[in-house]
Amino acid sequence: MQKKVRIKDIAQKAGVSTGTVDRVLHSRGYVSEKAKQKVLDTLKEIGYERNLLASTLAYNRNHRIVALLPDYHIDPYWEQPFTGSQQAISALQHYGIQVEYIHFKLFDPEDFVKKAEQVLQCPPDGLLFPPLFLKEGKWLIDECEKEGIPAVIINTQIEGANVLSYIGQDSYQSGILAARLLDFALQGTETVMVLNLEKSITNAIHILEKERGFRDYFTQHQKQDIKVVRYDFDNFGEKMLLKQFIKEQLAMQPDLAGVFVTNSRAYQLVECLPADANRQIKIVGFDLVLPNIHYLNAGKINFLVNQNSVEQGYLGVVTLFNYLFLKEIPERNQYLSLDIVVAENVQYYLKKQQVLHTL
Amino acid sequence: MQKKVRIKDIAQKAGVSTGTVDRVLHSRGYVSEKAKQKVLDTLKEIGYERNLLASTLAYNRNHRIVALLPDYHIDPYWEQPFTGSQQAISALQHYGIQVEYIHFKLFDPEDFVKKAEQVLQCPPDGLLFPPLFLKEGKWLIDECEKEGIPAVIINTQIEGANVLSYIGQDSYQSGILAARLLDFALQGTETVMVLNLEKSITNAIHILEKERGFRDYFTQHQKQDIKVVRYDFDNFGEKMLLKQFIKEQLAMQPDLAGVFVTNSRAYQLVECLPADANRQIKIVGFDLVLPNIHYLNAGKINFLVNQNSVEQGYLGVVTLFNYLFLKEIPERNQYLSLDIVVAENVQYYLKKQQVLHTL
DNA sequence: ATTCATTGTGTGTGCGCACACAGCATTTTT
DNA sequence: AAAAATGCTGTGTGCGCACACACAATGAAT
Repeated sequence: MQKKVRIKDIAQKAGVSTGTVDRVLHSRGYVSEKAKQKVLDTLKEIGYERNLLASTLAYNRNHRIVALLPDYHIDPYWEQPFTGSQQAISALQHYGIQVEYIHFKLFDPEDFVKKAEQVLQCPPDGLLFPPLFLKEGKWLIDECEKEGIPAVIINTQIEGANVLSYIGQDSYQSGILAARLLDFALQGTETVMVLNLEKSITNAIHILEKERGFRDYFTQHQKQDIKVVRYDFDNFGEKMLLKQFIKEQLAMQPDLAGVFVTNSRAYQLVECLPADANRQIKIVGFDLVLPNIHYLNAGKINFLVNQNSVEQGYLGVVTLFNYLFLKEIPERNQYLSLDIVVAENVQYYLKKQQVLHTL
Repeated sequence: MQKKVRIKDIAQKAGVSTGTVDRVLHSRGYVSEKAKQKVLDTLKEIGYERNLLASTLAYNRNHRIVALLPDYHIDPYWEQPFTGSQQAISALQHYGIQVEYIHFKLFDPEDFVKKAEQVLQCPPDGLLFPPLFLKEGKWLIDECEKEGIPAVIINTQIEGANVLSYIGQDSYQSGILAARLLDFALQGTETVMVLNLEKSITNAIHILEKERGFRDYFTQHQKQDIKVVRYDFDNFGEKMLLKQFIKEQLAMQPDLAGVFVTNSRAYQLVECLPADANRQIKIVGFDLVLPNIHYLNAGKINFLVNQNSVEQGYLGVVTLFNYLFLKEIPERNQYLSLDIVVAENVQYYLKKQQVLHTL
């Protein structure tokens, strides 16, 4: 059992005072070249490692992080990053980190900008948000850079954006995976559909990337006989309209064998599918939101890809903490795992969402 | 930004000294009923929460945990819990927790007992081990109970054993999942094999549980036409013998469509399969050890079920820490998720094994 | 009344670190 | 030459807590 090396030990061994060691460690200056060398030598010799607890205690500082997230009353999906960030807080609160939430209206770029400006009025030490709207997202990233606020973006990746880190899925790869999963159920010569239940697709790169991966899978595996069609429908809030829309598509694609719903709204498709159609049509969707899980267990959704949105919130806060506190530069892109969820293993992922990290 | 409540604040508000508050908080006695009530009231009123950092610093205690694990030079699988525990240490070292490793020979119950006795000679504050051998495992659990050493078992669940917690997979459920995965590739009326490449099966309940789950899946889904056969082979170290054995089985089961390898040795099956047979035979195995991953990417293994053995080590240490340090009673069974791993998502799980938890 | 155990209470110290400040030795300026 | 500025160094204090200790106050026993 080797005792921990303290600043005091270093000082003693180097024949200087603790103050001098401290000045060397923090590069505060006011140290003679000779003393500095002695300290650095002994540091190398017996390998000091600072006590994070004592250090934190003595620093006695608070870091304020703002999480700018969509209001999760509109879409249950957004409760997950929120939950994750909360879990991170409970693990980090002792270290003097506090998170403030500001919610904006989903599908409403103007509200996003309004809330963002509100944040910028009183600049936090770190900012966490999903750049759902391409233009407005880029704007906020630029603003953060100007103000020197470290920003972490989640959910939607923006190539070339100068942020501290992106945390989320690799959209392209998730499209490939979705194709792989549908492929399990295909016979060889059918039609599959990419269904975007989303508003203003062209502004949402991550959705387009999913489609690209999905198509590439079939190309790369020489499955040219599989026909891939794509449909966008943005008025998914109106159940009757969606029902009507799906009915039309089914008529147009008689040998439709599978549907890839590119976001967490696979349950809406299920609810609007004619009762007799569900048996033949395989469905792959995203995310463990409650209605999806329900249909997964009922056998109406075949696969869900879990993009770990809870962990996005968690890691987002932890990343900012590590940066602000330990001065640790995170990886530029932190891709979270794409879990394949079926009825036989869904229980574990649900549990994880509640517990996640014990520490 | 609400300031943190300190003991001092409580003391002031209650009109007593910090010492008295301290005595109340730790139930040390020597406090008059009147003072105690005053303190408890103010505690309730302004909600004190102890500062974990300062508390840890002041306690100035060390907890010694021993991890009794199989030597991972014999089987690469056991490197994973080891890695996990290491990650936990690096996150917890500041809190004064130290882990000592003792390795025993896999497949050697006597060596296990020998090393266990060595551990008991100098009882640690917590013990972590996989009870691979039923009899000897139970013995060690009893010894720990006698000595009052909190024990956490991983990998192999022992029903009714009086330990702090079990961390690992739900073996039965993993058998069900394996069956589900093979079923994706089956046509309807074939033979599937449960292959145990393991020594002394009867002593390894978790392997038997996997088989039970596997069989139950086909029963529950009315797939009576699927024939399930089981073979045990314990001399898997000898490649020639295994090759011979497999050749015989293939001859006996001409319409064999899938094999479920119940542990991390699926790669050994692949290496001993005749070159022409691999195309028709689907393989489901366990664990992300390197040779398995290689064959997964090469398309020779169809699915791997990841039982998060890295996380077993991690959670094992964290659980003991939480218990020793925060006096937190863990759940009796902590089942880790069963991840479905295919070539299209394997990369993420590999990465996780290296990074795991940032904090 | 004096001793003594017993119950209660406040103060003081240290955990390891960050940082302020005072003190001394040089050098630079007037 | 004296005064001021500067470079370098050690000591001291506080972060919030746990725990040791000294010191009342109270009552019981001598």
